[in-house]
Amino acid sequence: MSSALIADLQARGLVFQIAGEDHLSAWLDGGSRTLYCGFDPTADSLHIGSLVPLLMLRRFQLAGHRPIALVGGATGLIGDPSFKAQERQLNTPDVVAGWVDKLRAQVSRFIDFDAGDNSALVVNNLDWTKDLDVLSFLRDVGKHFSVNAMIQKESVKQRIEREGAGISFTEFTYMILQSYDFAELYHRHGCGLQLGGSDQWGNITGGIDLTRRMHGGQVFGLTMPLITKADGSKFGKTEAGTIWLDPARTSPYSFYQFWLSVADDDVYRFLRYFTFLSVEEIAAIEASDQAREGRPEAQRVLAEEVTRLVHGDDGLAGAQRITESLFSGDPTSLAESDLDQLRLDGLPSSALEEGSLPETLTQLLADCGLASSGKQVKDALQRQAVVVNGAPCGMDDNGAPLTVFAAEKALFGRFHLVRLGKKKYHLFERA
RNA sequence: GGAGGGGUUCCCGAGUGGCCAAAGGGAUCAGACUGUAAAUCUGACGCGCGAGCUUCGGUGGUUCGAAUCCACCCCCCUCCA
Repeated sequence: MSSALIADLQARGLVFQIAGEDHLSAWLDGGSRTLYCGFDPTADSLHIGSLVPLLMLRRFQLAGHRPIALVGGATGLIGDPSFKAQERQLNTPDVVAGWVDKLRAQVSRFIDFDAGDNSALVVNNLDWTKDLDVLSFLRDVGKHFSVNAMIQKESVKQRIEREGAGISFTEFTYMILQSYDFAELYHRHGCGLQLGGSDQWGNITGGIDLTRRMHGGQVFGLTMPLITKADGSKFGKTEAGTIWLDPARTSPYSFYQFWLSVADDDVYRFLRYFTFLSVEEIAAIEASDQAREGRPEAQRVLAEEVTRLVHGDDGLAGAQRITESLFSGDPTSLAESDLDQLRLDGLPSSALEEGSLPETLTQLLADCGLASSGKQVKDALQRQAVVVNGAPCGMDDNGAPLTVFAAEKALFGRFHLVRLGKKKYHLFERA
């Protein structure tokens, strides 16, 4: 049953490397196994870069295994140097502790804690490192590591070899800490497999070696490929920055929009990575898209599936309401209740006070966050790309916000819906 | 502690006294074409509607004028001890 899992993961392109490949399938087939993946707190929320591993834990759980999500309360204090070009700024312990709490909650939504024998677990590696004293650490753990081997790891090579880089002892030691996690989880929970991104290979194999040396245990590692985009730009970033999993940082609407605008060249691959649709179903979607003229269905399916996974049915419904209101038909023909709903669903909005309007549209629209600077608004104005309640504005209107936002032009006497470009909207409600 | 090499606008990276708000590339934004895609073309890309204002690790200095020269300081890298 579980070698079927590995076969499925391979078909999805989710397997990059396996440590112990010859025996992993047999081990998985031998019963319900325990596995883990770590998430370090580097911010108060995970972003979509962590989505593949999170879903991976779930895939294993659905196949009958027991997933452990490890939150790096300890490793987060050190900073993983793997493939990082530069030493990172340390965060203070109380800040990291706050982030740990947030991540714990976030991670928990993807795995099932009420699944009987294979119920999930969330652990924090600070629990077994905070009382570890230096001498014990150096004698019991450090003694198993060869610096010669550590500096050979590809993940730190550029830091060691590259002119202008460098690595502190603190970050260099990260690998040992993470390795110790694996050994500890093996010891405590019989955990025998660690998942991670392809950048984690060095840390994972370190943990495999340490587990063998400390406990004589044979454990496995599996890495997933780095998510790439066909055009070479970085996955997971947009103009607005990172796509976060926290709805307070990236609204379900923006999240949905992100997936909706995935390039054709990436979308079927992303369906395999980010959804639980079977590879056959995905192939069927691809085939029918190819047979169709015009716009493919895949992006819509992808956006629906992933938004539902991360934000639930309600988040998805809200995102779809906004999308349909704004992109199909005339937004100015919306009912008053629809406009209220848009705001509740998370369409960017703010109050508009006629008495305290800035002197220019450039300033008003930059202030509300629709554009990051007045220059962008100016550029849009010059191209008639700013539309207020359906009426395009030009540079001539820039100095007259009172006219553009006149009370008699408001929808239902309350709303001004501003569009900048094709995709960015902001709703003003008169105060 | 010694010797040498560096720190430029989001990133990479040119720039060694005025022609520098600073080449080029990437990323990003907007327009055209489309399918809220890709590719392509056009424009923007420190801030400001504008006059203009503020930048090139920091602080002082030389000069009519400094990212560029000098002094000191901070940080990073390499080698030596």
